[in-house]
Amino acid sequence: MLATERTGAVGLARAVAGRPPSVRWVWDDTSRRYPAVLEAGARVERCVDLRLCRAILRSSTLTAGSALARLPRDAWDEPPRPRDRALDALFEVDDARVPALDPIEELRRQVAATESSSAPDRVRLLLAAENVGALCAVEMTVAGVPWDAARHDEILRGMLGPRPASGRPERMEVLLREVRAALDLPELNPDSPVELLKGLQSAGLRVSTTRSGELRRVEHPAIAPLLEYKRLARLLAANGWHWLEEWVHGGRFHPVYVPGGVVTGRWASHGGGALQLPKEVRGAVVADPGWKLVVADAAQLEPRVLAAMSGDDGMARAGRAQDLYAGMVDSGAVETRRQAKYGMLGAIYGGTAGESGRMRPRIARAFPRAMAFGEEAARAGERGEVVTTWLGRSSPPRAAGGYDETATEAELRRVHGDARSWGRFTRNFVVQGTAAEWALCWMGTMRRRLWELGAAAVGPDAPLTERPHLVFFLHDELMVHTPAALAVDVERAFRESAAEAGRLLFGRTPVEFAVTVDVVDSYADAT
DNA sequence: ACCGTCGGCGCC
DNA sequence: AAAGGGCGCCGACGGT
Repeated sequence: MLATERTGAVGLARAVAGRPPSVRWVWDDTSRRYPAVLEAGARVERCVDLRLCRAILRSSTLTAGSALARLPRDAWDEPPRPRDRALDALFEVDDARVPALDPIEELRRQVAATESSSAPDRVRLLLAAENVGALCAVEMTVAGVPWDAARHDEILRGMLGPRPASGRPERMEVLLREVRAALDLPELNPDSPVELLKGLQSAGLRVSTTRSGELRRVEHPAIAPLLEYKRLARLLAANGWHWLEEWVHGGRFHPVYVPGGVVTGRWASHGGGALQLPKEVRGAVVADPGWKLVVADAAQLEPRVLAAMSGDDGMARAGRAQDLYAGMVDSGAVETRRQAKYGMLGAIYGGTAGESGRMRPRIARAFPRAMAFGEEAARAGERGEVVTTWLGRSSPPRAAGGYDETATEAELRRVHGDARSWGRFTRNFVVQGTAAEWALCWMGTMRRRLWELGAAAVGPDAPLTERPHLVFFLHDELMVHTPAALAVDVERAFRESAAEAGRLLFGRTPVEFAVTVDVVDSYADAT
């Protein structure tokens, strides 16, 4: 079914409710269409998000020969208009007044591009994963992460002292007095990096920045209280009482996810820094009474993905262990888990310094195909070529109009950086991007299994938030909020879905995709 | 008052 | 301790 430009939110919700669940809905933008459907109590099982699929098909090397790839840029290539409900309501923004796009024409183009692809099965899977991910993103935003505001307040008071009416919290004031005394600068404002750097230098400290990493290497009585001050200042600014009031309502944190928001295919997020929740505040994520949080983490996902892509059987064998790095030690390639971990950084990120650089020759000897795969992606990038993930998401071209006035700072840095730096980007792109594809397949499989579990155990007509449901996603980690009695079923679903994701991407592969699963009351108790 | 950039740092 | 890819967000700051 087609959600046309003129289908209003209410009409769409009614139409979805009136059709069988197996219908695949085709629309321009899941983040615009789906919230109203969910709020009306309906659910979409499958969809096509034309904008997300266009972005993939437009630049994939697997569909480079298609008519779609040669089409001049048009409105389907534009980023979504920012959603501003207040303004929409004020001006009665009506989608009928948005410049007309023909979804049927676009769908035909996309199907043609997919079917004429050099690897249609992979592209079909990639689009299916991206589409189900878009549904999950909206469902997780609407459901929200269960958040105990009182517990969050306790954490803040424990670290900072009581919330001040104005000015700095007590604990920060004490530390600041120590810093000022140690530097003999009674007026120092440590929140200004420029002033702080000058102050440190005037006191004889040989530092060139105020980064904590650099400060830690200096011996001076001001350093310890300053580092602690910076840690608390960061917590207060990023996840303090102000954050709590702005982002947590009705016992739920509702971050907005942006599928495909990162060039590699990872998700980005808007609002509240959902993908950067510091460990300190995770204790405030607490299951409802009678419910549990099931937290699952794909163990060493990127090395396993690299092993599967490159066909490195030795690394696949090392991954038989629940802990791949421990498996690398057992194989005799390296002596310690730390050496294994940092050695892998060389293959995945291109590190050359420190332990990563020292371990590199040994990793290359023990796991030659994995290392060669990363090297080839890096060389391709250095030559200015585009690289492509396992399922078909391609990297942006290095220059050649690859950016415009909307380019982000990060894009500009990449474009203007040297060839080696671009090579590190493409080396990482294929692994990070394929890991993101695995994660979407894992998530999509979980979504279906959770829905079936809920239908059987809670009731076929139970609303989403009364069933076990996804509430949080962090690149290689998923969280489910579930009635306690079903936690063990959720755990099994997590493990089986991980295996299923591996089969979907790689078919028969010796690589095992291990996940760690914890059933907890609080996120802080997950490993 | 507002806007863009920067330094710094949280997460994977 | 950090090394190396990807992000978002904060306050400070300098400009209008």
